[in-house]
Amino acid sequence: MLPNGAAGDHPLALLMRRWTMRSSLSASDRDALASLALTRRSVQRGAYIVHEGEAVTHCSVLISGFVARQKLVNTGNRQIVAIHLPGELVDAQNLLLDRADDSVQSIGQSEVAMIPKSAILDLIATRPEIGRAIWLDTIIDASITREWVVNLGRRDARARIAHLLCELYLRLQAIGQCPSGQCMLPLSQEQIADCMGLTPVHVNRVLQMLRADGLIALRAHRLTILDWAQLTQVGDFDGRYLHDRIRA
Amino acid sequence: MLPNGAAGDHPLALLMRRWTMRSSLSASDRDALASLALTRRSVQRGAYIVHEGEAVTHCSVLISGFVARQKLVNTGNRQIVAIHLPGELVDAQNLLLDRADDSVQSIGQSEVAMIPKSAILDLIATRPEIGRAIWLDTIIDASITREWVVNLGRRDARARIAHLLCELYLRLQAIGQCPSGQCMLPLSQEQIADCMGLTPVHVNRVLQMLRADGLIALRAHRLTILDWAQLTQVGDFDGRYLHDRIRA
DNA sequence: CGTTAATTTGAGACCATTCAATTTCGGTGG
DNA sequence: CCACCGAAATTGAATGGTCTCAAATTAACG
Repeated sequence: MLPNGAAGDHPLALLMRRWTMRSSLSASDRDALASLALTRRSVQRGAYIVHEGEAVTHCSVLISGFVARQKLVNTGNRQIVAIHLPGELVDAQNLLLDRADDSVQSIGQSEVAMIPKSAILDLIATRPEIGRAIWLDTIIDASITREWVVNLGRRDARARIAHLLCELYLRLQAIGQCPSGQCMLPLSQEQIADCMGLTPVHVNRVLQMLRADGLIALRAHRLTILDWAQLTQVGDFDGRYLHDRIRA
Repeated sequence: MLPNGAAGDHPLALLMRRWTMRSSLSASDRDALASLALTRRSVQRGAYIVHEGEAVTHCSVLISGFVARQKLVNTGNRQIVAIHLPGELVDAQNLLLDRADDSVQSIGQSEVAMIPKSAILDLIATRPEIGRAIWLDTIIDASITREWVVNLGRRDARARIAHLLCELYLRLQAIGQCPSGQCMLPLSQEQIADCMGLTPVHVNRVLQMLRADGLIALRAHRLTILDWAQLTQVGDFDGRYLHDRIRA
């Protein structure tokens, strides 16, 4: 089995598969994408791909692994604002912005394909469908971020964590990383806490509740959903906000 | 003085001014925008402009007033995910999505210009700069939403509210609605609570603290910043995430 | 000037935090 | 193969920020 789901031969295979299923990409567009000059880079666990405030010259597509977009507050605490999975652009918004307004950090080991912004912008100029695909990606990312706002603002810890697990499970399923109802979930409890605005201690207690209630199994970075119906109910989860980031 | 800042003659004047200052719009693009067929609509306080889950055929530009984008959770509570000010597209993401994933409700009375999605998409097809401008708007909206995630996740009530007031003050200033250091802020304490994931009762207590500390005056929907330096410090506020939504 | 919405106040309960200390886990070297 | 190590997970007890539920007061509006 493939570790980390580096599916397909081409580094951008997952990205192109997603865009193609959305039916917004011709074969010729695919060829153009496939011949983009890109730098493949292996990123160590905890290493940064983008630094907040820095000028950005490249955009990165995640090939394998998990990465977190995050910001720091003045108390030194961290808030994760997005989790990105393989096949996603980790900083699409930087295409049109000069400076990164958040940092991107690798969770565990990961691989990215770095593409110069200018190369993508040139491609878009002649192939509007590719620009449209990236734009739609930024729109779906924004939809997910808004659901996180709802999560953080109006759901308690139990619902928040259940909701996050539902979301990641569906998004992993969409890229074929949930064989037999299980998926790898390399997030530590501290990282879950930084996603959901909680402390690691409380995340630990809530996860124990979810396990005790028979909703999930989570051990050694392996998540199993034991009762999807109840988990979605606890998390007040309705996956429509994911748009095309669902279903294989 | 103009009520609600309906500046300029054309309904889209504020929008075009913003895009022009960003220097991404030619005079010919402006003319094309100005001759768009649009329906001007007056919206009563509390009325809905977009309903979550519904098919969307038009996009709306806010001409005057304030509107809130929001979602409901299963407890019946509301979370506001964005506040839109005059000159902004209130549902740009619906251009590329079939169904609205949040509702848009008017705060106080407002006016919008409704434009058929097809008209905008046609315009974009021949004038990529306009598509680029809308795309950049969605990107900046997403940046603001991410900052809200940080606010909700990692700041206490006092910092959250201070931060929100700083943001709205700068955004109002950018559209010339802060003569002499004051601005209209038609949000009720309950709506501030729904923005920041708090209860109206607690918002009330925090606002009293901010007033007692001499940071703000807020009465009758009129906000005055008394100590910008301290307010930004309390709110851990750095306006760079607003990108071009700042400065007049 | 009456009616309704919005703001304000108080007291008690609760969810999540803080601060430690302990245990388990995954990886490494002897 | 086992001892060791740092990181992650787990547990406990006390604190605290925010909520809940009323009730009272003030402001907005026709």
